[in-house]
Amino acid sequence: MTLNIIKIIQNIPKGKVLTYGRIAKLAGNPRAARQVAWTLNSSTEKYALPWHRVINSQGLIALNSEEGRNQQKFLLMKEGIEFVGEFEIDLSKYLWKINSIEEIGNE
DNA sequence: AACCTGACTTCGG
DNA sequence: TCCGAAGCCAGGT
Repeated sequence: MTLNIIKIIQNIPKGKVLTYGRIAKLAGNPRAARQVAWTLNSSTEKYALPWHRVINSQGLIALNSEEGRNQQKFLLMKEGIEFVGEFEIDLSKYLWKINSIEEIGNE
């Protein structure tokens, strides 16, 4: 479960993003969005996860601290993602299109 | 060891 | 539509 979450995040392509809900759904539990957030906190360093490619369902950066938000925005812009608001991006453009975790299996 | 908390979402009223 | 409550689960208190 947790490993699925990590696996998914690790495979998000550069320049694309995924929402907590999507990840949770792909990992098996549509309601485990919170766990996704928690996993990012605890495993980002261990697995070198591209944490900045994970945002909330509204296309907004979900961090609490302002420094964190700026950091994430900076990293995303560096990958070519444009912001439509201060901390908002167009999901229809940048959301990673993946239907199931099976699509990652060929790793 | 029980209880609280969190980078969230979804569901029911 | 909008708001409160539940669901998920591991680490910290």
